[in-house]
Amino acid sequence: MDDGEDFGQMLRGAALRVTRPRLAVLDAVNAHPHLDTESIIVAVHEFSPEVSRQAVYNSLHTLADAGLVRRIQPAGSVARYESRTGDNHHHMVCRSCAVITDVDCAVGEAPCLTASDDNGFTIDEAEVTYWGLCPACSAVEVVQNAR
Amino acid sequence: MDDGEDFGQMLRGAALRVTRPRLAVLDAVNAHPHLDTESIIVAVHEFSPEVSRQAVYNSLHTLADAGLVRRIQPAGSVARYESRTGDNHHHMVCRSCAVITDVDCAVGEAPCLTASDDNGFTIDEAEVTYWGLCPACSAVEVVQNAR
DNA sequence: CTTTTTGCAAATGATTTGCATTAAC
DNA sequence: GTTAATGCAAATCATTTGCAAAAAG
Repeated sequence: MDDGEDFGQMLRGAALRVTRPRLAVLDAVNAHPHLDTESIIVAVHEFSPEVSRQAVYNSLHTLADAGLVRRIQPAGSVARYESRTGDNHHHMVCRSCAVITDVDCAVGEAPCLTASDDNGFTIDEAEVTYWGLCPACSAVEVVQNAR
Repeated sequence: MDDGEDFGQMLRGAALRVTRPRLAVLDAVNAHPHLDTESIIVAVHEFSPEVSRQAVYNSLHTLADAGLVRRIQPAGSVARYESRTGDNHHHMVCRSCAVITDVDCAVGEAPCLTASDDNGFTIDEAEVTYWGLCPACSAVEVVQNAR
C-alpha cells in the first residue's frame, strides 16, 4: 500500500521537508477522503498524538499549495481535503446529510472541464458541485412525503 | 426601476412579512451583486442606519431560503449574495483579486446544468465555479513574467 | 550551521444563539 | 391580539498569527 516511505518521496519531490505531521496528514487524507480538518486531527492523533492542531493546519495548507492534497469547500461547509489531485473529478453533496461523493463528471464526457477564455478571464480550472440528496436521504424524503 | 413597492410584492409573494431590514437588504443586493454580508450591512446602513447587523444576517438567511436571493460562497471566501436567481448562471472567480463575474455557462449550451441521477443521488442543482485570473490580474501576470 | 517547521497560546472574524421588545398582519 | 421579526449582547467555532524551541537538510 501507500506507506510511509512513499509519502516521503512525494514530499521530497515537492521540495518539502519530510516531517512527522506532514506524513501523518498525508496518511489520514489518503485513508479517509473528504475529511474536515477536525477529523483529520483526530485521525492523526490516533497514531501520532504529539502532533499539534496547528501542525495539521500548517501541513494541510502547505500540502494543498504543493498540490499533494486538494482542498474542497462546498458552500456552508468547513474545509475538507482529499488525495485525488489533478484528475478533474467533481463532487456531489447531499443537502441533507452533507455527505460528499466523487463523480467523474456525471454528465457526458467532461464537457464543463474544458478551460475556456471568457470576458477576458484566463480560466485554469472548472469546479462542479452537484447538489441534491444522497440515496439514504432520498429514501427518508419518500417516507416523509408518504405520511 | 425595481423600487420599494416592488420588493414588497416579492416578500408577500413568498409569504414573508414586509419589514424594513428585508427591503433594505433586497435593495442592496439588487444594486450590488456578489456583495459579502459586511458590505451589505454597510450598504444598508447608508439609507437605514437603524437596521442591526443581525437583522441583515437574519434577512439574508430568510431571503435565501425563500429563493429571493442566492447565496454563493466560493471556497476560501465569505458568503456572498446576488439577486439573479433560478437562471442557472455560474461564476468566474479571480484567484488573485477574488472578483466574481457572472457567466451563462461559458462552454457550449448549458451542458453541466442538466440535473442527472448518479450513484443513487437525486441531483437538483449543478454549480460551476471557474477559477482563473480576471483581465486586470492577467495583465499584471504578464508584466511580472516579463521582468 | 542555517532555515524551515513545530508547538503552544492568544487573537481574529464571520456567523449563530438567546431573549425581551417591537412591529406586522 | 397573535405571531413573527427585530435589536442588542454574548457565545461559538474554524482558522490565523506570533514567537521561542526543536528538527530537517
